[in-house]
Amino acid sequence: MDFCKGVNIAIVCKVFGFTGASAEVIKIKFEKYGGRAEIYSDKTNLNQISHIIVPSKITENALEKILNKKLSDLKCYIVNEEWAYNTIIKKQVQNPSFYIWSETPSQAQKRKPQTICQVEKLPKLNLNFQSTQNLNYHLTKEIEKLKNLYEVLGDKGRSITYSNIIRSLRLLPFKVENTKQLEGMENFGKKTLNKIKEILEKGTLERLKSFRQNERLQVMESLTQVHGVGNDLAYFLYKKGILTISSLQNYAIINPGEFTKTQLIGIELHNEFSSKISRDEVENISQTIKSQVFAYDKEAFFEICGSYRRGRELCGDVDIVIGTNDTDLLYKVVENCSIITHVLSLSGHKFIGVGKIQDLHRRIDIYCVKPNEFWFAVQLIIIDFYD
DNA sequence: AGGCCGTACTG
DNA sequence: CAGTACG
DNA sequence: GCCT
Repeated sequence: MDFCKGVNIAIVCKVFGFTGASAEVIKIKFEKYGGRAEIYSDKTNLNQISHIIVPSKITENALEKILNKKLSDLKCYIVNEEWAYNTIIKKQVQNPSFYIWSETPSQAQKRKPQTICQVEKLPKLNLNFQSTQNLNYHLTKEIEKLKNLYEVLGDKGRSITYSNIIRSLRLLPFKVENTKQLEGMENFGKKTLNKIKEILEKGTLERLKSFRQNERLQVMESLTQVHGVGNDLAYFLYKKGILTISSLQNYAIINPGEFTKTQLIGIELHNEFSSKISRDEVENISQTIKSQVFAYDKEAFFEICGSYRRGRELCGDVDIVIGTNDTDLLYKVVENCSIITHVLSLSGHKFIGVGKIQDLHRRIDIYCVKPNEFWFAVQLIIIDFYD
């Protein structure tokens, strides 16, 4: 399918609440459907661009500053991210004039925002994309271990680099058999290529083995499994001689004052959290929450995402996305939902917490977005981007 | 050398 | 603010 | 560990 053929977009992001991650998802989608896309930078040649995608909330002045150009001099369409979502969702390049900047900003301000896009008409996404089909699992699973260990060590740089490498490998349309195929690619330096070569030849990494023999690393890796325990605390605990999760649990019972509320919950319920959840149970939990949601907003959108949506038989947590205009909905649902037992953190648009419907406590995440962002949020949350 | 995904909550 | 989590 |  290449309905984006001939479309050449530049995405202005990291401003006005429009994140680089969202931009990158748009880029991937457009390229998948035969278009060209790039994140806007000063190297972008605007003469080759057919559509500039800008955050809905951007102002004319800000955009002129970013582009360093008068808008009236531009030859391309200026559209917002919604144009991009709809183009992808409807699998048809949308008429740019329905989207922002087909009018002046002052007109746009007067206009009711919902006229940008008729939410009711948004079709349900056809989730045929296999973001999980990873032709290079043989490489990514080893590099992932490396990444996790560096994360535990607090080496942010390396762990980010490895994340990038893993992402690139996952997106590759072919299986890597030879490091030559990767030469020159961004993020693949000499050392990485050597490591990949090693994996291709031996299946594992020597470096990984030496890490395995490092007691501190082993301990920290295990302790950071607990929700609320990062590498700082893990190191602190290690120095204190707390080497296992069960000794951490005992310690926390005696010294609860040394931990935050969130950490105490994580420590207490860790054993329950580490057991996987069946699809049936995910559905049951979700159903309870769903009826609560609809009690407040009959028009709300509701989808189970996460590993459930990726089709896994056993899920790590329950991941829900709600679309509504009610900014208090999430608070109300959390407050009144009978199965929710703990709140790890809560804001108007994100709940991280715990619920219980059968014998075990389960991790539940709920995201709450505006209806017109709903399907995009669903996509973003299942796409499993930096993981 | 010094940054590195972006966002948001907790304390 | 740092630490942690979430994708 | 990679990039500028």
